[in-house]
Order: sequence, then structure tokens, then C-alpha cells
Amino acid sequence: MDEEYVEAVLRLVEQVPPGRATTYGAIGDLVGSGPRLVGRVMSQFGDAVCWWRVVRADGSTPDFLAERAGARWQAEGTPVRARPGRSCAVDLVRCLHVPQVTD
DNA sequence: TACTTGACATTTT
DNA sequence: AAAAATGCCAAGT
Repeated sequence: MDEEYVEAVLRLVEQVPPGRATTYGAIGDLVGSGPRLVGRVMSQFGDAVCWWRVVRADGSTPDFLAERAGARWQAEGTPVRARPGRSCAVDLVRCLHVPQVTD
């Protein structure tokens, strides 16, 4: 495993301020790898960072974390838009935040 | 070594 | 609008 890559991802996630969120695709693009890699890293080290600030391209999280993520968003004041019949998703139009690659 | 799976995204049916 | 197909990279079986 490339620890450098992992650290880079975790760093970007840590750079996301409360009340905001970023997407796997954005991080993947910033680190120069596909979004799946970011997801994989999160599955292993996600608990080490604010994973709820990392959402899918549609602004939502996997169903596993939908509840917990929703609670976090509400606690942090992240703008979430209710999805009819589904879990809530953060309003990326409002809170999408792309961390800097200033390494 | 080959196939399947995964905290994803984008394009075409 | 919703579902399927394709691309992507790495790990597990």
C-alpha cells in the first residue's frame, strides 16, 4: 500500500472545514487517481478522519453511514437536502469544498 | 494467474 | 428519470 497516497488523501479530508464537504471524485482527481482508490482508503483509514465530510458525487454517503453521516451533518451544520424515499445528502452546491494541493 | 468485489464516476440505453 | 454499461485501481478469493 502506498502510505504516501493514503496520507495525501487523509490530509485533504482533514483540510475540509466543518459545515462543508468534498467528493471522492475531487480528492481522486487531486491526488491523481481514480475515485475508487479514495473509497478504498476511506474504508481502511476513514475512521481516522472526518469521513462524513467526504461524500459521493451526488452528495450522499453509502447507506451504511447514511444515519451517522446525517447526524454529523446536522451537528456540524452542514446543509443537507432531504432525498424523498432515501437518505439525506449534503447540498454540494452550497457546501462543496475542494482542498488545496499546496504540498 | 483469473475472477470478483469495493465508502465511485461518467456515459449511453 | 432510472437502469445498465464502461472505466478505473487495488485487494481478496
